[in-house]
Amino acid sequence: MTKPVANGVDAKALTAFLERIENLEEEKRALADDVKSVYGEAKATGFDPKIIRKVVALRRQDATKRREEQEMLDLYTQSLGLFD
Amino acid sequence: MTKPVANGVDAKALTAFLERIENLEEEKRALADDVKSVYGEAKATGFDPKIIRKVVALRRQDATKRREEQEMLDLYTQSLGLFD
Amino acid sequence: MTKPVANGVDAKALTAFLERIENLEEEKRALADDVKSVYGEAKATGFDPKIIRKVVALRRQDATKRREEQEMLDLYTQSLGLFD
Amino acid sequence: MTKPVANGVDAKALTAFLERIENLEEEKRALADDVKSVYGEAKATGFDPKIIRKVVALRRQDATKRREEQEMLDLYTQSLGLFD
DNA sequence: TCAGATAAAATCGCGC
DNA sequence: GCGCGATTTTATCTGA
Repeated sequence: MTKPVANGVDAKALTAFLERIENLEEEKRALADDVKSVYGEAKATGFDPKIIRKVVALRRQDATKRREEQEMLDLYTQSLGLFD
Repeated sequence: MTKPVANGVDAKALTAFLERIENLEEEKRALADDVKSVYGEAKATGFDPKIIRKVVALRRQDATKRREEQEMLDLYTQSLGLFD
Repeated sequence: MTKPVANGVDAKALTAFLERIENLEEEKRALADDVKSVYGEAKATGFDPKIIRKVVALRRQDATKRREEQEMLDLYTQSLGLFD
Repeated sequence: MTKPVANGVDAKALTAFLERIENLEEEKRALADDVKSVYGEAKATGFDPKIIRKVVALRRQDATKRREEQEMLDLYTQSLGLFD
């Protein structure tokens, strides 16, 4: 039976947090590998990975830009709300 | 029915690859958010996130080291197998 | 007269590099302060700094997007060049 | 002649602020490039950039610490001055 | 194997 | 003081 609380730190709780974090990061790593695989497949199919990366980047930028423009509008709305 | 192959690029296949990649990256983002949440919980429980990050980094280094040593062993095993 | 090369490291050259780097970073910090001042001025003039930040971000995104699209075109041109 | 004030926002003043900010940030970017160049030089001279970064970080910490201690002293001086 | 580019992590600083 | 966003630094990866 290990001491539940030693040196003022709850080792059990700490370990639980560590494991949750590490599991999540392991899953992330697995997904990153999957992404790499897809690029590999695309390349094998004749696509230039470099170009695909650019397309992905552009589409992400579009999404980001759209979101920012929406936030912009919200800010204006909010500001105008001051006169209500 | 859109042209399956236009300008020498198979738009359908390309789109499929793009979507697979983007879905995977979305999942990665979701996991990253989860990790952040766990750090938030840990902080609320009284742990210092900064220290937890250090611990995670240390354990990851250990794990990496162990993995590399294992790969080393595998290489040796493999090499020795050549003489079987 | 300090030794120009001790322990295999050229302390004089190292120091020179350090100072160049530190001077440049000091200049960066000064510019960052200037930026902050401008936001302060803008706020004092009645502008919402938050909105200005968004506008700056959007304009930067535009520039980035344009650049990326150009790189995209270059990539295609390059790819097509393979058939030359 | 464009309207100086439309929709309640002074477009001219806004533009002026935007340009000041963007110019400053452009200068920052230029300095960042310079820093990168110096690291490149250092590397070409045989120094490990990674180590140089560590040294720079350490010296910055020292400087910060020294500054804080000075502020501490100033506070004391100031406090003592109250009794003058 | 290394340089350059890309993406991830950590740190910093601001505004709320 | 805390979360959040931006910046900076570290690590990974790809291509030469």
